[in-house]
Amino acid sequence: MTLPVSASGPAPFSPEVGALRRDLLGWFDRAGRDLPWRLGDEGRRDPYRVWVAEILLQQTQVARGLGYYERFLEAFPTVQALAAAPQDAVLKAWEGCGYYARARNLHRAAAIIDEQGFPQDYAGWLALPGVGPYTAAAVSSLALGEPRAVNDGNVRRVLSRLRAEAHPSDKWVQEQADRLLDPARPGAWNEAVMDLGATICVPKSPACDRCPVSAHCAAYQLGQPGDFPAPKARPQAREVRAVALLIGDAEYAVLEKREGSLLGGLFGLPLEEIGARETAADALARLQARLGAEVKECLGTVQHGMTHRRLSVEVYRAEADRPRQPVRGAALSRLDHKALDVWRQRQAGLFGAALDSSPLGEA
DNA sequence: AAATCGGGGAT
DNA sequence: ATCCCAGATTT
Repeated sequence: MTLPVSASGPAPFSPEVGALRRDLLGWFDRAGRDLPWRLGDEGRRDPYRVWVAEILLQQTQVARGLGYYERFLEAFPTVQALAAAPQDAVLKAWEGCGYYARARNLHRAAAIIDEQGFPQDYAGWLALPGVGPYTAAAVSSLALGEPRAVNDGNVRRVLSRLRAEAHPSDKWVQEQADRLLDPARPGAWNEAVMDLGATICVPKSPACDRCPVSAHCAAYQLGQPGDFPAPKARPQAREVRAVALLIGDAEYAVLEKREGSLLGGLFGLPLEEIGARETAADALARLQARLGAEVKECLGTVQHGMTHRRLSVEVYRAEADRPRQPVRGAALSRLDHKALDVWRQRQAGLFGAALDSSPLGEA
């Protein structure tokens, strides 16, 4: 097994790095977060629990991931249980969490692990679907004690400030992280840097007065820690319009399994995007032809934002001689739940109107 | 290197 | 409204 330290030789002795390690790990031992995937001894954590947590937490804040984590582990307590489950059940347990390729890859990897056992080093983890450099470093350091430095959003921000580097490249961050990693406690060091970034060295208004390593921080000495790193330019969200059909009701409806990278594997209302030079009626006609449906009234419009697109969907009630399925058992995106809410609100409105006009409503 | 892939929290 | 979140994969 080849490690980054052996490839470039041991790092030269640096008193500054030693003091930084001591100060941050001392703080971590005192104030580190108590999280449900941190069961077991340091460097020997349960690989299944760590792996699931690392996948779940990709681009997902810890506070929000906690609930999903509990639900997912209850549904699939072991990698064998996960491997044996149908994909629909895995996506149902992932429902609402977003980035559903994570769940599909987790399921694929579970089958490999069920057959071959858990990988025993960084390279083995990296070879699994859905496992990139960050996750391989996290699992191999936390569960195997391997000296691999993680590079995530927290690490990038913390190191950018420590070195006052406003535009840290991914390569630069990894080099700095490799250099600072405490080879005696790699798992704890990785957890410590991420805890610092998540609770003290936060993006806006960092709490430098409570920071255990402010004495080592170049950005702090400059007096402008909040200026590091510089914000990343993000592409503007694309405007998308679509039409969808509700055939049935909020409990039993005609659902289609979505394919492709966007919400792939999830179920949802039959939907057609309105092309650039189209009207809603054009897309509706395609939907009507595809399903053999009779389109009725428009129930309302749903707005849904998804980082890289801004979605506006007109929901129509329709009738068709097609099998409906129970909505409760299927994994749906937030978008489709919003569409079903439109139906529910309309039903509530009609019920209220009926009460108002009913002779019994006065009683 | 840049785009894509969800959804929500914090400000 | 903007930026970000224990990133990975595809283009």
